[in-house]
Amino acid sequence: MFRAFVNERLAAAAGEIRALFEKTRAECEEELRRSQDQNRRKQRLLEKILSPRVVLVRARVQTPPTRIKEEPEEEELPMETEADGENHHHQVQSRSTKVSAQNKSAPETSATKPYSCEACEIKFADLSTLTRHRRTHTREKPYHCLTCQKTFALKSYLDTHRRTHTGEKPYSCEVCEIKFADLSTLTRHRRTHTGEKPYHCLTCQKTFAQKSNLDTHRRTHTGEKPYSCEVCEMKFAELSTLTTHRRTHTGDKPYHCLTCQKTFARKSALDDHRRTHTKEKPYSCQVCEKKFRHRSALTTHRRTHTGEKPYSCEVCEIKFADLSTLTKHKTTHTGEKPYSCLVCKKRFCESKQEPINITKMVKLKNAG
DNA sequence: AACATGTAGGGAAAAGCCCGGG
DNA sequence: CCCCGGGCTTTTCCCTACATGT
Ligand SMILES: [Zn+2]
Ligand SMILES: [Zn+2]
Ligand SMILES: [Zn+2]
Ligand SMILES: [Zn+2]
Ligand SMILES: [Zn+2]
Repeated sequence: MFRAFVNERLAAAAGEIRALFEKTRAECEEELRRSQDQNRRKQRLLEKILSPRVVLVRARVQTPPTRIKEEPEEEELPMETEADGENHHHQVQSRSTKVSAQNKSAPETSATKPYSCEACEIKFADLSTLTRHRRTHTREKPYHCLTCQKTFALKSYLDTHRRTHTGEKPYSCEVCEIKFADLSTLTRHRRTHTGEKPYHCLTCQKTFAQKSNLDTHRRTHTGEKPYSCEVCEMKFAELSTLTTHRRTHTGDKPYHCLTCQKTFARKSALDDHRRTHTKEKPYSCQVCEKKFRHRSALTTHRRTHTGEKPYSCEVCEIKFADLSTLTKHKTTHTGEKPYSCLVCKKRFCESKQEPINITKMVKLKNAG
């Protein structure tokens, strides 16, 4: 039936994507490679351009900026069209100050970096670095993982990768004892303790510890939704949201309650559900100490203290604190006798063109 | 009238894994 | 070899609106 159709549709879409992907895989990787190379070059250019500027402010005359040769006009990749110009506004440069300080005293010249790559013109201070760098062009990856057949350009990459199979985590946080397989991840994790958040959103002033999280956040301002569902064409700002959305089509419910065998499409739903077995009530009202199993129950409960009534009937404009109460109330407007007196419950057939009666009823209600 | 339970999307925090260069 | 910074991807968690039933 419908479920089957949807699954078929999804499978077909997946097949199309796979076919397309296989066909253009090489080109895509090539393109990705090129854009990465290009970005690296741009990054270097940026460093060169930005750091001399620091010098220029103070010593404009004495250090004319080394002329940077413009690259032979290449097709710009979409992502860098406008990003480059404003990039450095979105993030503070706390992490690369050392580099620019160095550059100030020893600008990159062929004297300090005599080894330049034949493929991309980048210069290096020593030959070993250049040799290592060349592999980014040749794609030479001599180190193989025997477990999963992946290949790596450097032994250190393979060493790190192998830990994904062994589970070894040699780096542990001094503060919270959590262990990591990768030193970079630990370094980044430490920021959660220091509270360092170097990336700022210019639109709302929010700050972020990771750049990618800022990038994602900015979509909430731009409205960009790059991920779209293959079945219903709904669009999403994040892949994870699309992933859970897809389950509404497939009916996939990967989370199982071990107590009653019920299944759920998302973990939070299972967590909520589990509390119906454990009788746990983690949400408590600050006013009356009453406890609730679900957050939404607490939210509606709080209105009994505040008097807030967000739900109003479009017909008679009476307000309610609880949606189900409003829904029930609305039925008094349906049928042949859509209007009922709120005091005596008698029903009337008066049309909407009887505002006087209605306001009277409302007034009566509000007074009582 | 108040609460219980579940569905769904939005958003953020943090970690996983990998790469390049000093 | 170590270390550092950074990139894209994935996981995890929390929030809220809303529907439906008690
Ligand atoms: Zn492997
Ligand atoms: Zn820690
Ligand atoms: Zn923002
Ligand atoms: Zn869909
Ligand atoms: Zn209360």
